Amino acid sequence: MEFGQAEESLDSLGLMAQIQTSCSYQPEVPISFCNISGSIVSGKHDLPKFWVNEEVNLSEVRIGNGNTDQISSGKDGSSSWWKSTSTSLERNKMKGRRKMREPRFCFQTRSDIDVLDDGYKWRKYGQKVVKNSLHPRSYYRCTHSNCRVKKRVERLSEDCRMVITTYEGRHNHTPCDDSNSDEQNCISSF
DNA sequence: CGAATTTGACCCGCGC
DNA sequence: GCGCGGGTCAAATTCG
Repeated sequence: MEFGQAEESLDSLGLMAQIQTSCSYQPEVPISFCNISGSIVSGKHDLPKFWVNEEVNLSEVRIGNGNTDQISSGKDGSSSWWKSTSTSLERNKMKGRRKMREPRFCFQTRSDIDVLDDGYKWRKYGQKVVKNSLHPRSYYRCTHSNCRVKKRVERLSEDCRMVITTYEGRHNHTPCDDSNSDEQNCISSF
């Protein structure tokens, strides 16, 4: 199965179109998640489930056999993150960051690698040990200028091969050309 | 030597 | 009001 099918499923739910066409996220979207069975990239990953969620409707996400993934938002509405212009004043702008809303979707894969090659370039900006999880959660941001897409990567404590990837925001550019996998093509649709 | 990662500190929201 | 937990920053370190 390809993400294209996932797109169709999401589109049939009226969600994908919204994400693809709207930069101003509509919190009224009633869909909290959807699971699609199949394989993201044959061989590398299996048992993927992914869902689109919106933090107002979904403070936590049930994964597989009752595992709980705490979804809390982290959002700064500030400008380019990699520029070292952050002062204590700038930091004040982070106020209310967790109130920001971004289109977001998660998917769960069984994989030996933490970071899926989705065609975009990511820079790690943090790692945190989270409660109720044996494994640290990693935080990545897209390195493209003016692109504020973030993703979190963590492994399930029950099954260290299960990887939860949460994307937040939408890319405002195309993936770089150094990767040309199917996965890239599919995920880039988001 | 520049880019990427690591990691401890800091900040903020939320529950009690 | 306070403490906890999650998210981000940024200096130090590592890597290519």
